[in-house]
Amino acid sequence: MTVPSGRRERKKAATRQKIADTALRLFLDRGYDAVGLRDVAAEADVAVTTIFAHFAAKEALVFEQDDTFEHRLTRAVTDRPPHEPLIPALRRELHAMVRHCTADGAAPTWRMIDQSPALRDYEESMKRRHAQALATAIAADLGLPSATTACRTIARFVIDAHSLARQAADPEAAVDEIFEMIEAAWAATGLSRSDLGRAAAGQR
Amino acid sequence: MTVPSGRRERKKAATRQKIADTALRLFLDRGYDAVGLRDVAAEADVAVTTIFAHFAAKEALVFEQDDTFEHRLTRAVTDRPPHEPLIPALRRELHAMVRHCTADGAAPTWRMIDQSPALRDYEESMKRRHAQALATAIAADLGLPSATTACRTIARFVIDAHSLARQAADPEAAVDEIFEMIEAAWAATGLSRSDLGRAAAGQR
DNA sequence: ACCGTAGCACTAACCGTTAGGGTTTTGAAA
DNA sequence: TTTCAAAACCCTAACGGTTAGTGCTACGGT
Repeated sequence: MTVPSGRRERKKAATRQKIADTALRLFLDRGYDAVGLRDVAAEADVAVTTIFAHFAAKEALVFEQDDTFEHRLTRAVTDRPPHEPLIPALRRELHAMVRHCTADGAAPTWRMIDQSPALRDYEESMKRRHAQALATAIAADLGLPSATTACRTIARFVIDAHSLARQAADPEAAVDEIFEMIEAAWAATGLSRSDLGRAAAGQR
Repeated sequence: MTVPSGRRERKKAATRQKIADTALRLFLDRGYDAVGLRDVAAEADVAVTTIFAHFAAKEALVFEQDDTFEHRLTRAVTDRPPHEPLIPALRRELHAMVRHCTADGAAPTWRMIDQSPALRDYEESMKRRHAQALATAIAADLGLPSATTACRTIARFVIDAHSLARQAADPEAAVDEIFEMIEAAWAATGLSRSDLGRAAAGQR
């Protein structure tokens, strides 16, 4: 039961990376639907079953850093400067994330995602998990024992902001526009007073 | 190119209904995942391909009245009494829809949906379509040429309300709680002034 | 040096879905 | 009535994602 350390871990990570890289290359090259998992396996020189040992589904090959997304959101809540209100912290993080999605390097990948219904669906199902994690983090931040309806609602709105902004003509401006709405929704819950007055004072 | 009238239509509708009924019965009986489409086809005495002539996917067998949902939302916007503000009209409709979901007859079906990831995912992908339709309807109601970010955002929030409320302990109360937030978000857009003052005066 | 196990391969299948092509039923025109 | 085109349906076969079963190999701890 000791932590497997050294070569084994590295080899496993290398295999995973090789699969992900090969898959993404083939997908961008020939199109997501035109590439089968048997193609990916052959090109990466692994067995099809090995792919499923590393990734839960074909779509997961594209969203390799799924966890990163989730962690960034929850940490934007938990690791924010003391006394910083909740919503502005999330707004800052969303700005960064949207900017990252529309960066030159990632743009072709996201274009591919937008063109494939299967990938869009998978992205949304990921985001539902993220919303749940975020709701829990928000509840914890407020000292609540579990996520209330208001927490879950705000979490969902924040996740929505990402989807909506990504598809907008001017993503950065969209983040701001949507967060004005979220800020108002948050203020309407009464939970915002937990932010010790700073939030209420800061938000006009 | 004449309108197909009479027996043909009835027979087709009957086949569709027999498939849907059989499928739902088997699903509730043995579990959604434990029943294959080949089972459904055999039990309904049709070919597997016939199922796909009536339903786009296996999951669609469960969400038979998909369109109804969408039409109810858009008509809540377009067919509401003159001068009634937008958000309260949507709130009323959501109340009715949530009540319908939690009614005794439909309860086992929704329990099944909640237990199957495939069905939950499908429900969400449906709802994204509904959100888009609702956004368009809202934009039209405001006299806008196309759905802006604010329209899309409000539409999405309203759809979220349905998902969130359905899973809450007290769905009806959750609708009210979430709509307080939506009302505030809507007021923050400035679009609400299109409601000729009635909305602004009535809320709060 | 030895053993448990993690990582991976291989085969064979299951299941949802679609294509291809054929047969019957229906509605309406000739 | 006869005729015809389209609609509805059936059957077969396949494709692609996904999983179970089985076993081999190389790594890491003892």
